[in-house]
Amino acid sequence: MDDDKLLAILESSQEGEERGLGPEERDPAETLGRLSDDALIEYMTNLSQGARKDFTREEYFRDKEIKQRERDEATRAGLGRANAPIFAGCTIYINGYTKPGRLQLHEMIVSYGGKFQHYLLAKKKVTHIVATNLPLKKRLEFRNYRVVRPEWITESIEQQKLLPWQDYALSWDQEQRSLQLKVASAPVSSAVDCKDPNFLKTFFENSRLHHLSNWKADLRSRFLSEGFNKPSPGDALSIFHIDFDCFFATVAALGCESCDINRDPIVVCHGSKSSDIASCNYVARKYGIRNGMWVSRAKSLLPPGVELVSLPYNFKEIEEKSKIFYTVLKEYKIKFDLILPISIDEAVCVVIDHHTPHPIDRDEICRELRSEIWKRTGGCTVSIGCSNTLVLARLNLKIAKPNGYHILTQQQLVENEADWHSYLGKFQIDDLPGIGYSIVSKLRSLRQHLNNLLQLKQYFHNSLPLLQKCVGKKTGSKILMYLHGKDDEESSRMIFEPESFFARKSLSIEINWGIRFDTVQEIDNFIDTCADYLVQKLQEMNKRTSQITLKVLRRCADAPIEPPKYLGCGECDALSHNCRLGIPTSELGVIATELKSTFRLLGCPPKDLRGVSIQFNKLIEVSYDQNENQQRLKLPFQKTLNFDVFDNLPSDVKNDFSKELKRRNIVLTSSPRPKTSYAATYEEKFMEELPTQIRNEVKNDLRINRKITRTKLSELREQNRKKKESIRNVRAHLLGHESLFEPIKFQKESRFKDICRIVMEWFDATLIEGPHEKDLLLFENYLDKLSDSNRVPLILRFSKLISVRLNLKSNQYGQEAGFQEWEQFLLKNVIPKLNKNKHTFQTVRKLDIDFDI
DNA sequence: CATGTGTGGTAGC
DNA sequence: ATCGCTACCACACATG
Repeated sequence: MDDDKLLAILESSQEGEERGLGPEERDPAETLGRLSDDALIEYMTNLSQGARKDFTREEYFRDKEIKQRERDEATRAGLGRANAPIFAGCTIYINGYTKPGRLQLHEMIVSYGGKFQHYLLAKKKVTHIVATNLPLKKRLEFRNYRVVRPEWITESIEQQKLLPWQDYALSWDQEQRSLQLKVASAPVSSAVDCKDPNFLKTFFENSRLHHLSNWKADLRSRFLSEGFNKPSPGDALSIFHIDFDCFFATVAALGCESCDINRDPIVVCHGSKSSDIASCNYVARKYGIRNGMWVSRAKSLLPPGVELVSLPYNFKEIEEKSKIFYTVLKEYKIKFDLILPISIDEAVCVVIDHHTPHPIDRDEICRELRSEIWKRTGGCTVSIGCSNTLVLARLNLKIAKPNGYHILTQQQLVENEADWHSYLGKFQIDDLPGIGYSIVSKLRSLRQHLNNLLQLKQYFHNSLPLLQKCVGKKTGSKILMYLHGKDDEESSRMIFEPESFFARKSLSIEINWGIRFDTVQEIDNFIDTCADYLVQKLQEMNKRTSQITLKVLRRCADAPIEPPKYLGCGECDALSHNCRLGIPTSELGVIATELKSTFRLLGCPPKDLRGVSIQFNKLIEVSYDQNENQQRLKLPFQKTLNFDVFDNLPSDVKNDFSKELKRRNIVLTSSPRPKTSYAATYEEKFMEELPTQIRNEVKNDLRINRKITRTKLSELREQNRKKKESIRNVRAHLLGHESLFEPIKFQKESRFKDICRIVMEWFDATLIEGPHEKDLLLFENYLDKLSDSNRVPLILRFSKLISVRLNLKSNQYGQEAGFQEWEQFLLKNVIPKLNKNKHTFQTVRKLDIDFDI
């Protein structure tokens, strides 16, 4: 189901009014407002059953086609400079989801001389069908047609000539063929250009941090699905913190015949200069090389004559070794009560002391585990820190590394103050878990030469308030606990409440490398790809989200366009914005629309974008609650749909709806009035597809509508009628019709369509030298009026219009001053207006002022 | 004071 | 060349 069809339905509801229905039918809402919910459903059913039957399928479509043709002609006429009529003689139909989207393709086809067919009614007229993939049924249906991929359109325009459609024919076994192509070309081309649709995939395949995060998530979910014994607070515990020594480097070295991990300085990385070192062995560390350092810096640390050995990642082998590691832990003769996954190569194993008949031999456990892992992995060493608190197990691990183990309990350590102090003296402050660069520098700002934990303890002298003032309330008390060898509440959760600790509460991705875009359209496409990736995961988890956040990295004003790191993000400002969806969803359409709209709110110039992050914040389990739809039916905004029009749609269109509902996993209860359910859900879907900002506006309008229809005082009736008319007027604007009431004029035109045409002519004429400042002011003034009278959706349409056009012209005019001025104008003057009228009370007030006269 | 938002920090190699 | 992820907590501040 696409926007065009949605619009078609709603437009046909408008047409119904134009066809001169009686006042009663014209506005069912007036009657509906006074009825109870049950009576309402009854009423709707009657309404739809009593609807006119003479509205045939052919009439409906012919009417639509004529209107569409007119619109296309207008668009074409609106082009100042005629584009080459590349698609002259072609009548093109678009099937299903495509990239670029249907609207963009439509625009391209029409502006380059082609005809666009909205419906496949008259198949004979259609010369080409555009699709990216087809369900089996459609394959049969289209088997005698020229079915092409969307690239046929875009590349024909790029090359300014009609390319042979055969080269873009959609192979029925598209998936297989593209797979073959990928396999064949994988070693040669890695999509390093973020505009490439495969960029995300190749990037993730090669990103160590992505792998680490993904592995961790997998391990956590596996942990939750397996059994464990939960200790109670107060239980005596033996905690083994087990961790591979320079894991990636060891694995890489094992796969490298010619190198010796005990002799050569080895690093794992992709490149040779600004590439991050994922892991380095202890030989390299001897020279001061560290994980995370750039290769160029590492090289500079080596004395002359010593060569750095750079090895590539071997993610597959890493997974294999890790699998062995966790298997050894699981199969060990002493059953661990908990095997807590920390990372791909790191786990915390817990024995509840009273669960074993005899006191366990911790020394033996450490030795046996280490040798078993070494044997089974073919030469990987792990180190083990053992204690009875998490923090001390971790600190002991630090001492144990590399290739050793260390066992000391809290009692042993803290009993003797002198021993405890000398122990603390061995550690840096950021050796404490959860304490990093930033907190250390906060502490240092209070006292410069804090180097080890002993100094930290002595300086703060158990003065909690001072510490808390410096680093924050929780962090302060956490540090103080650590300085007594105890775990704070938050870290203890891992042991005592593992279910909640390891449960997933959010889902996100983030890409801060290789991001270089020119236009909003390209970014939209990228956001689509990301949203698709995330939604797929969300659906696999059987969850929905009700709040999403978009975070963006924008190049700092004074940062160079290209940072020192190749395709890195460089110095950036992070901007983020979250939006609530009202109803939890896992639908790509809703989510992607919302994200793209949110991106515009953040106001980041496309060329300055350096990073993108998308988060699903509030996750809920999908429930097949039978009542869900019942509740939904009670939402007020659903009651204004003209059901008679819906009911008069051709039956195959209605079938499409129901299929679509099924596809989207909307469960319909066996309602006695399924038509009503479909219809009600249907408008709701339309609403959900709108960005929240606009959705709220519309909802609010409808809410007001309902409120007004409930008013019974007769002296207000006339006033109310006017109000309703004006509200309908707002709705008409949403659909792009001309205003029926108090039209706002621009250049003496008041019809939206005409204004669009003028703006487009103006746009095309000024692409090179740029629009005149005074004209821009006039236009902005018009936009402000739209904004003030609550016609934000119209502004959105202008934004889309301009941005689609910019994209279309970017090849030819991208470098022109005029083009760039328009781009700036769109970003700085048009899009911000979409965010106006944010508060509903304003909307109410404005409606009263504007229309109550 | 309770709640929500945007920002920032940390961990794993 | 190069693959600077991602979940989660804590904080500062705004809002009412």
